[in-house]
Amino acid sequence: MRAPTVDVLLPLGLDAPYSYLVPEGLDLAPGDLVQVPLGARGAIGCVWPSRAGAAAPVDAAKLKAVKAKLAFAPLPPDLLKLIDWMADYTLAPRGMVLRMALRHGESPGPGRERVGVRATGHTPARMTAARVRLLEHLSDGFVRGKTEAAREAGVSPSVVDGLVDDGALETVVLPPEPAAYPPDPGHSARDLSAEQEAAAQVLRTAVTDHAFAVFLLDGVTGSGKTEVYFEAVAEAVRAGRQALILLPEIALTQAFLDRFTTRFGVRPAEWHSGVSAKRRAKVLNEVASGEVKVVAGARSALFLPFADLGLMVVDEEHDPAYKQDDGVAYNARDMAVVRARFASCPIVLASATPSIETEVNARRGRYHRLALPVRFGGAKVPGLSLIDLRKAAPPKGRWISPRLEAEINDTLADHGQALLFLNRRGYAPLTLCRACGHRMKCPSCSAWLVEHRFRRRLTCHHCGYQAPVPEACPACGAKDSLMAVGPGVERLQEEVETLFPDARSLVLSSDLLGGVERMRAELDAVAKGEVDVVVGTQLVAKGHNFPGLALVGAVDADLGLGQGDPRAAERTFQLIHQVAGRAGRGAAEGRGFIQTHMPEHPVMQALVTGDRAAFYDTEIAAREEAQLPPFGRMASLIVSASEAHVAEAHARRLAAAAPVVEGVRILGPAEAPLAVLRGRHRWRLLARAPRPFDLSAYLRAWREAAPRPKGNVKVAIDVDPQSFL
DNA sequence: AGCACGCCGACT
DNA sequence: GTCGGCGTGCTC
Repeated sequence: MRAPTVDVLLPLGLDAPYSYLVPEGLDLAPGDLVQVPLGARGAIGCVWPSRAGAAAPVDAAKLKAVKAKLAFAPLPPDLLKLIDWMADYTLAPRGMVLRMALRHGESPGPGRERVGVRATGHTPARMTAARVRLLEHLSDGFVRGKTEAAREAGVSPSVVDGLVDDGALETVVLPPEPAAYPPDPGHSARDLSAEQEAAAQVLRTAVTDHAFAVFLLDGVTGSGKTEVYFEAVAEAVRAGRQALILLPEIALTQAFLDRFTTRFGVRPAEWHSGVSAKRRAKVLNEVASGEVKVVAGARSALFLPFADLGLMVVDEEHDPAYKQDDGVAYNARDMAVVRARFASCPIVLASATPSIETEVNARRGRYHRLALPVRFGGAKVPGLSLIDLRKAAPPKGRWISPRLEAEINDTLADHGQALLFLNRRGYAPLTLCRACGHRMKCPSCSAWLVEHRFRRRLTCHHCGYQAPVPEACPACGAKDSLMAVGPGVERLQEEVETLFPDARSLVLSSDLLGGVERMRAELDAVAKGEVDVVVGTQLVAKGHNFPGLALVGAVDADLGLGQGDPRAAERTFQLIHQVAGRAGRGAAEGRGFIQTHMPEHPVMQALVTGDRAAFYDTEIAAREEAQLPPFGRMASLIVSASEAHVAEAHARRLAAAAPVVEGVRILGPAEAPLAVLRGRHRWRLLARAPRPFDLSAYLRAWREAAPRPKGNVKVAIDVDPQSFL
């Protein structure tokens, strides 16, 4: 008889699991995490379901035995299925997908135990003022944490230790502090409008049914989407199940946590890059045990080992932050839908401006639409007007048109706040030499260096390269000849200070000095009305509540449009709509102004008329006409190498090796939009296929038939890329 | 992903 | 002469 073996998937660039011998008496099931020997060292792996007809068994002499089963919670079956599915779909090695699910917890074991103290009733031999205070504080006989007791009594922790040694206090092992306290579904059910209640009821029923279903929760900013999906979360908690709320990272703000706390009495467990490794380990453990009921997290929370997932929510489902481009290329929104299917639970996609893909799914009836037509609580949708920059341009070197300037003045006179939106970080996107025309460029990317005047540096937004602003032109040596071209938020603020000298202004962008702390403080100051004019990048579009905001100005709404990328129109619509929605959330009536050179553009027309349906109609028709996603399928292949001709040559050989299949078109190769990135030259191929087509299988066959990348050539495959260009 | 093995340039 | 660069291949 052959010795029993298991398949173990390792979190490495391997597509297939390895086989290991199972030691006598060790009981292993799929999902279990195990320590296994690997080469000279060991590795942690996950016991994988064995698939019929898998690869030929390895040479028995090679087999090593599993070292140990780890005490960590096993990965649940729906997560194993998700990993397999994602690897097949994205063509990423299975092990690298597993890696995303294992990377989080540094040491998912139990943390340090907490020690508490309690009065024993014994009087210590020696008394001091501090000891009296501490004993007084503990005289009720209750247990308190050691540090907590010292802090509350106003004594140092050594006083506690002294009294323990004297026998006046005894130590007690406290139960570990939970990663999150259980949310109370009945804490404060808010009054819902009739529409909200109707939508909430549909979702509650779906949660109770515990079956896979996709909902598009569709409503303008302020229509109360969050309150509606909170009701579904409450229902999941009532049923004893877990809920996952995915948010674009930046939207996981205080404002969201406050709303959650208002509704459920406690904060949700948070999961994002800002959470410490230790805390993440704790959350992970308790998510696996089922103790943590609700997680609010960024896209990586998708891989948490939920014990009993009863509901998923993807808030702002259209947000491009859900797309991961490096490593395994995937869209967390789409993968969330897949996981919901495997977990047999409903999933809610929420947005005021759904992605075209989601909108099409809703129109076809594959997703169930729940529409919330009006703003909740009577707040007004801001009236939007276009400012035609061709007719009334700002003076040279300025970006605020006379009309917008006048409107801001009116707003300030009424003691209202104004927000100017410009999706460009830094001072100026381009620096050039007046004498010779030399443009300051990144040494390792095909991109201009952006001046950041606060830091007095030129930086590359693609690779992070930084250099001080030179005194003289590096090309011709002319002194003081460098000139800033174009606006960034820092430069716009300078203009605000010139135009409105009495207004208090503030720049909000992701590279604000001082990190998250400072950002929180600044947002708070804005909310309290301590700032008159906010100048911000897209960061201001997300989830913040500025009750005093009366005017929103989109300074350059055309950014990104007109370069032929069909996704740009959608993105512009979503961004401007979202930014405009910041105004008028409080008592004040909101107004929005959009500066544009193309007021007749369908995006601009859709924004001012508020005719969202018409915009989607045109966009969807255009996509269908061109057979672009979601009407056709698409993948991009980026060939990169440190030498341009090497990348190009391989891209050409790759194109030549593409299997000929009816309906599949290969476009390119052509230089990728960012032709050089971090010193690597990039060429791109696009594969387009009709809608019902197994594009992943095609790409696998292609990769099989293609020449092996030699040297430092890399081929990165992206199924469903963000860019259609 | 690590890590070892292996074959070509500049140094104690 | 050797130290060490990173290209290539392997890990059950």
